[in-house]
Amino acid sequence: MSKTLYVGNLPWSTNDSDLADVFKEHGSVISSRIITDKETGRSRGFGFVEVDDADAEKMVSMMNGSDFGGRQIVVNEARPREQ
DNA sequence: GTTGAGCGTT
Repeated sequence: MSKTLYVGNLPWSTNDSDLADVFKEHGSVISSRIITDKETGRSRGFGFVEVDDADAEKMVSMMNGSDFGGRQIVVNEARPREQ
């Protein structure tokens, strides 16, 4: 199983690979995606990481507020896409 | 060549 994590307050230069690398150090990353602006293609400063269900809680508590690229990132369980 | 609260794409 997997859970999706919301990751905010990311540096503009962060890409999905950077995001995956950091989260891989604390659990099993299934996939990662940085949300980019449809028109400019630039990062919106946040993204999502799909991780193993068993590691999700740990990764949130460990990664939330941690330093990434000079910024303290925000990590929470993502909301359902239906909203 | 910019910005800084928020929750996405087949």
